[in-house]
This record gives sequence, structure tokens and C-alpha cells, in this order.
Amino acid sequence: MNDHTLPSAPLHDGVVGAVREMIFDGELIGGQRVPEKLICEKLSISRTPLREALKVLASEGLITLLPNRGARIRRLTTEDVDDMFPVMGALEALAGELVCEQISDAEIDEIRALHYRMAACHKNGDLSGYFELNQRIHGQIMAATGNATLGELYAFLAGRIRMARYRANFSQDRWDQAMAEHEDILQALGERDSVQLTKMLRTHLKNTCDTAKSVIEAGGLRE
Amino acid sequence: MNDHTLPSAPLHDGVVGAVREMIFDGELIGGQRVPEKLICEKLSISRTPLREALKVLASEGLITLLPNRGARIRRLTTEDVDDMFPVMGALEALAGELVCEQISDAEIDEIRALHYRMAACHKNGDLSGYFELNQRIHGQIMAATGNATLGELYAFLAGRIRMARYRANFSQDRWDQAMAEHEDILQALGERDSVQLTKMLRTHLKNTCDTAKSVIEAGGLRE
DNA sequence: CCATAGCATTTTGAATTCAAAACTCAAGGG
DNA sequence: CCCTTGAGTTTTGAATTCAAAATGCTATGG
Repeated sequence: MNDHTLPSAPLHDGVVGAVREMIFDGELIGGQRVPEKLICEKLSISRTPLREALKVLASEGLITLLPNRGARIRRLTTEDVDDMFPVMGALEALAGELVCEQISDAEIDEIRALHYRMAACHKNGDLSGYFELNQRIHGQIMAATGNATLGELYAFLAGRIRMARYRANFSQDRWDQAMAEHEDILQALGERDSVQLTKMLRTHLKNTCDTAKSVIEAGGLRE
Repeated sequence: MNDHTLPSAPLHDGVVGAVREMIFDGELIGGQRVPEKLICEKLSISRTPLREALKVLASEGLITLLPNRGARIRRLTTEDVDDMFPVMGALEALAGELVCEQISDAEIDEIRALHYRMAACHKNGDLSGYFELNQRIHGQIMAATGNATLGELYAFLAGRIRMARYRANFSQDRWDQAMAEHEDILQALGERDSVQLTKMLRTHLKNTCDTAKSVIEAGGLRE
């Protein structure tokens, strides 16, 4: 009766996640061919699960599959980011609206805790820790809307933006500014002021997109 | 009859499309197990490309993969639709805004032509022709925004709604109403009146979602 | 010296194979 | 009588195999 059969490890998902991380971490860079054989060896798997994963990543828009010519890491263009900005803006505006209606005190506290940890990373110059927590804060805000679809689409687009690896171009000034924006976001969230929250989220998003675009432009010249 | 023949060139994409159509056509119904072997025979392919396709469809949210227990067609719940409505509303609102700025006269004419063909289907009681054209009109509006990301996300969600097969529950009254809503949409589009367009798109979406939900509720009891 | 045709190698796409897990169903025990 | 048990079958997950396509390399001719 008490059949506590744990769902066995979703093995294939692991590969998708692993390759996705490789892309986000910059181990696989935009425009580059995906070295199928190498990754198989690295993950100690055969080509079958990897190829399944590549199909999924292609549908997420992280890679491009060229028939009989292999897979390439998608190269995000400034036009892509320009397209993404208004869409992410619309999603964040909706999130700002919903989250102020839905969020509990406990959830605010949880986000506040993440925020302070992120502030510590900022203070200590721990950029990767900062980005990790930044990611989680935005995710928690989306989760607190109670709207799974919203969170899913947001994560979908946020993943693509991550490809630009705009963190590489994070000046101290920009970092300080982003941190200040997050202070404002937390403030508005604490007061459940959806108008102000939406406004600050949009400002923050705009700056994030601008930074990403400047990285893309610089990268384009380098090659 | 239902001849799901694939385009020969990129086999795998064809399989994704073919299975997706099977779901939309109601050949594979929510909650049902996906008969792997049967579909392989039907499409005359081996399990490898089918399994790749299933992974992609799972990432689209059309099916659910249970480890070691096969794939099931996702069963859309009313809660899912309630989540989707505000998100699709936000995307359509953005589309209404953008399309009024961007659309050319030629594109309006093209949509108008589709609209009249759809009106003819309505008049003749051709429901499946109506839905096909309805689909294309909404797609063209999204395309005319010039924002590929927006169109992509919209198609993603519209695909899920299609799973509800709400067309089955289309009363003549509802059909007449939907057609009237489309008249208003076309009118607003012709005048590039984004406020009115957004308003009508929202009304139309609300009714579509309500119809879908009523089908889901009815289906839930029957099974 | 360069261009290109022809051959060998590598890479890709998809079928087949193989092991492990789940399901079926009938027999045995409480 | 119902619950458990376990062998046989089916289904699933993933490696391997195989054919076709692309890529690279050499040799030959202009």
C-alpha cells in the first residue's frame, strides 16, 4: 500500500541541464559547433541521450540544428534582445501586478533573505554568487505570483538572455546601479506597491538588456 | 484519410509536427498513454526519432514523460487555463500595441482576405475550416508585429489551449459571437486603433478560454 | 602554381540491439 | 476469499551499429 516508489532519476533531463549549464557558463560559446563526441565523453553517455537533449535545447532556442551539418550554439543578436525586451517587460509587468496581490509575508521574507545574501556578494565582489542569487530572486518573484505558466515563459526568455553572458561586461558602476535597483524592487515588494514595483522591474530589465546588447556588439567586432 | 505523411527531408522535425497534429486533431487524447510502437508503425519510423520528438513535445508541455512509465498526453486543467489567460492577455495586449504601429496596408489586406474566407466557413458551417483560418489570422497578427519572440511565445501557449479541443463545444451562439468579435478585431486593426484592438482581443480571448474551460469541466465528469 | 576531381575519413541521422524496469496473470498461502 | 509472490512478457532507456552525407586530402591536369 505505502508504495513510496521514488521516481527514478530523470536521466535524460540531466543531460539537458548539463549542456544548458555549459552554454550559460560560457563553456560553449555562441556560433560554435557543438562537439558531440567530446560532450559524450565528458558526460560519459552515448550519442542517443545527447542528441535527444540537443533537440530539446533547439526547441528552447539555445542551439540551432543544421541538417547534416550539426548543431551550433545560437548566437544572440541585438535584434533578438530588442524583440525580447518588450515581451519580458510585459511578463514582468503582469508579474508585478499579480505578485502584489498574491505574495505572503513569509515569501517576502524569503526574498528579502536572498536579497541580503546578494548584497553581501556585491559587497565582497563575488560576481558569480551575485548572479546566482539574482537569478533566484527573479525566479522567486515569478513563483510568488502563483502562476506557473508565467514563471515558465519568463524562465524560457531569461535563459536566452543568459546566453549573452553579459555578466562579463559588468562594470562596478553598472553593478552598483543594479544593486540599487534591487533595493527599490525589494522596497516596492515589501509595500506591495504594484505600480512602483512594475516601474522598477522595467528599469532594471532595460538596463540588463542594454548591458547584454553592449556585450553582443563588442563580441561581434572581436570575431 | 488521416494521412500523417511526413516531409522527407528533416525526419525528426516532421515527427514532432506529425505527433503534434495528432494531439491537436484529438487522435491522441488528454491523459492517454502515447502508444510508441503504434505511432512508429503509422509513421514508418523507428523508435529513435519518435523518442526525440517526445522529448521536444514534453518541453512544449503537450505531453508528460514518466520515467520508465512512458509518455502521456497532458491533460489540461481549468487551473492551467486560468494561469494561461492573463499571460496570453499580456502577450496579446503587447501585440495589439505593436501591430498598430508596425502593420502595413498589404498585411492588413492579407488578414482581411483570411477573415472573409473565415466568414464564409462560418456561413457554410465548416467548423474545421473556420478554426484553421482563425488560427492563421491570429498568427498573422502576431507576425505583423515584427516581433519573432512574441509570436513564438504566443504560438507556444496557443498550442496548449488547442489541446482542450474546445471546438467540440462550439455552440452556434458561441460561434456567431466569436465571428462578431473577429469583425470588431478586423475593424480596429483597419483603423490601427490599438486601444480598441487590445480590448477586443481580450474579450475574444476571455471567451475562448471560457469555452475551453467548459469543455475541460465536462470532459472531467465524463471520464 | 592553382583549380578541381576522386578517394578516404569523419560526422551525422536513424535503425537495431540489449539490459533493466514495469506490467500481467496465474498459483500459493494466510 | 483476498492478498502476496514470482515467472514470463512487454515496454522503456540507452548503447551500438549501419548507411548516407559532409569534410578533408591528395593527385592530376591546365
